Amino acid sequence: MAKKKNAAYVVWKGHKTGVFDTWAQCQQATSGYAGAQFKGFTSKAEALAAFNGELSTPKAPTGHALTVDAAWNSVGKDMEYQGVWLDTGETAFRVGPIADGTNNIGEFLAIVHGLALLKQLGDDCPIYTDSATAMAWLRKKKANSQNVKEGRVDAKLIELLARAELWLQENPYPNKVLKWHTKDWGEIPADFGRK
RNA sequence: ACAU
DNA sequence: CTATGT
Ligand SMILES: [Mg+2]
Ligand SMILES: [Mg+2]
Repeated sequence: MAKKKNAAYVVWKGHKTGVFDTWAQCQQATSGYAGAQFKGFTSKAEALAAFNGELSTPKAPTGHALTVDAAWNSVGKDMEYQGVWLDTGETAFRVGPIADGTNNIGEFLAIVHGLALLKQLGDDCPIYTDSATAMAWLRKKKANSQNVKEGRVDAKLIELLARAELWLQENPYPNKVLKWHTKDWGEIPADFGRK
């Protein structure tokens, strides 16, 4: 394998940051700097894009994907969730309202419902969620709901959660589950628009 | 603090 | 303002 020569260097963290033309300049900008981050690129255009990519406003994803979201009333404890296709805006599924839930239970069930639907459709597209908590529960295949432990959640929902966790145990899935960056991209399409 |  | 979570 022929090695390509580096034509430019990006320094993200260093004494100075930016795109440099030579390894010597890159060294000057980074040596002795704790936690320096830098990388060489085979073209200046590539380097500029890489440096730029961190500073420019990230663009919301487009294309075929499923977005999910939950809504929950902290006073009445009513919970619902839905899935909306990113590319068409059409509703893929909608569940609830169900009494005595939580925001996080809704966000978690929405993801698993989406995964099951995509599996049934043979669709390997990604799922977007705005919930860091639900993503953590999904990774562990376990809904760590404090309210369930404290007995504040409806029995029917606890059963739904058990089914969701079991589905995750028994069903491999190809879909990526990705974070929707609300701050950069605006509300997720599946949002209920109640805030 | 961050994410809902 | 209240509530659910890492
Ligand atoms: Mg949400
Ligand atoms: Mg929402």
